[in-house]
Amino acid sequence: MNKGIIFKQMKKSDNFFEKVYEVAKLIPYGRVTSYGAIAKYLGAVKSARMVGWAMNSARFNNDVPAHRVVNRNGLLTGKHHFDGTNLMQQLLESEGIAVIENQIQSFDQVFWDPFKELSVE
DNA sequence: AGTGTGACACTGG
DNA sequence: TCCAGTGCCACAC
Repeated sequence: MNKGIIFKQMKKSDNFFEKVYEVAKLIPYGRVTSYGAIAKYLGAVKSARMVGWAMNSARFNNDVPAHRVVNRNGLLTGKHHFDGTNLMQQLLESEGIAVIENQIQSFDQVFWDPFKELSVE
């Protein structure tokens, strides 16, 4: 992944990315969700990987709490992409989310489902 | 225009 | 139940 994939200039966020950001921003404090959940909400569960890719750019955007997004297992697979090795975990713990060995504890309880929450809204 | 890659998810053995 | 392989869409080069 190195090879300087860096985004020179984020250009205009494509609609897909934009949606991902929107959903990510909607994640309430102390809650987390999965890439698949977001992807599914966007109607492209198959593009779950893309969500992660979008997050890659999102981490440069303070408006998007990328640390609240993990894989469906509740594992902080993306922590390695953060500046600090445990920065992501620190942020989550700051929100009251217990994280051990990159694994969110009580994931079911802190899990935030876009469909359920946004649907009721 | 084509190829490679990716912070995932799912199915099969 | 756990490990390995495959699929999938969109973006970057």
